Amino acid sequence: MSRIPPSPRRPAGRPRRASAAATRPQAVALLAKTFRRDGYDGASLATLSQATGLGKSSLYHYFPGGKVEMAHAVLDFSVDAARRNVFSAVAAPGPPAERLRELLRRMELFFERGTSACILGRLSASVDRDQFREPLTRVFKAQTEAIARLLVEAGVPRPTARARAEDTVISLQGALVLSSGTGDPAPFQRMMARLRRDLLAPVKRTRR
Amino acid sequence: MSRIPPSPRRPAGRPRRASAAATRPQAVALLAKTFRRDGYDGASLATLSQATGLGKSSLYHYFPGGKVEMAHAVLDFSVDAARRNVFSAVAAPGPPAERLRELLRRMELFFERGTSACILGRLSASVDRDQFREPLTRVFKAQTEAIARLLVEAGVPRPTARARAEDTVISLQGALVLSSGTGDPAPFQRMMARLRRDLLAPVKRTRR
DNA sequence: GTCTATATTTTGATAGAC
DNA sequence: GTCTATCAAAATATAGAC
Repeated sequence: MSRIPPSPRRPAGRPRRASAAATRPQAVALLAKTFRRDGYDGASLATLSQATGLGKSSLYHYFPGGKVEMAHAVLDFSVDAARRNVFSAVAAPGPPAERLRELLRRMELFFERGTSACILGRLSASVDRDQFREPLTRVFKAQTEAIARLLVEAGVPRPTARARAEDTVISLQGALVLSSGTGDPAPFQRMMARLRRDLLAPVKRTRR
Repeated sequence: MSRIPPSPRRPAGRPRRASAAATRPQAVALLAKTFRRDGYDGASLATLSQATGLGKSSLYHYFPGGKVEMAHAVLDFSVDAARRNVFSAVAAPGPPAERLRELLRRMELFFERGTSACILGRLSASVDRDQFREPLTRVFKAQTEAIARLLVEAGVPRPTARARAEDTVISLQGALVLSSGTGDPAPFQRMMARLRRDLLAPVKRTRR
């Protein structure tokens, strides 16, 4: 009697093997993609192995600390990528208003117009988030300060700039939550449009 | 010879047994707390069993569909709790501006001033989020519409009200992400203060 | 460095006594 | 309804050949 082996549970739309990593940096990039999609708790070593095309032993060769070390490497990698590809617009030459427009444009591309999640949000939601608390705190703060700096340059008073900058980081994370949960990138896109409209709005006089 | 059994790995600060559920609704409330803290992927049956004081078999008696059914029950329960304890302020008697103030006050309490997470965000970040996509979409939309309704009543033009309402839902989720990831409730509290200040701000004339 | 194979623990889930 | 005992599968991780 031939038994039909039960097909392994593989979520639809997840490629068995995206490609194969030949170097550690390549592996980190593929791990990043997987952690962003599945979250830290949701990504298993089997998933990560498939995504990188590396056997588990190879993964442990590159990351002796296992999953936690992989996530830390991914976090470093992603933060660096965001700095180079997005936040570099802050210190670019040109008028502040144009740099802000460019920053927002790159942000939108970085998150694939709302179809990709953010590793910061995923790690923040993990049950082991204490493992990542320090870098997360540092990165959220750095992003806020970078945006605030640009707003100040563009003429926004410093306290307002600080508030709007934190609001931008918060809105980014929140919009990605909604777009991830609903499977609809529209909330992210509308949020980006709102930022473009409001970030440089003149400051209202305080009531007296 | 007496053997010393190895103590099971239990994350610090997680109570072995919060209390004991005698009824299904009580169980759901305790499950909700656990899913909010650990996320869907991060909460194991062992965790959920400890949190409710029920054995796994009892859990399966109440929730034959296992973890997914538990999460759906928790989602229903939490949405109902939010409706009764928070959003009921929208339809209360009194001037709209006061109702809005009350809505925000209750929101802040509901999330324990930023020390508690939201089940919507946690499920949105889960690897099995497709399981919850429809209710999540429905709930995010309902929340947005409720807030928009109140803003319109308070005199905000409908398109602006809609945008500000979605921005409120997004900011709520985003602030909870930051507060969860950094372990610091301050971002949530500052965000709430910003909402109080800005939600009823006069609409800027569009440039022409 | 990568593989196959395996060890060990934990997972989600069930059986069956009470 | 709840428990103890148990299952098969999947989890993280390691051993050792090549």
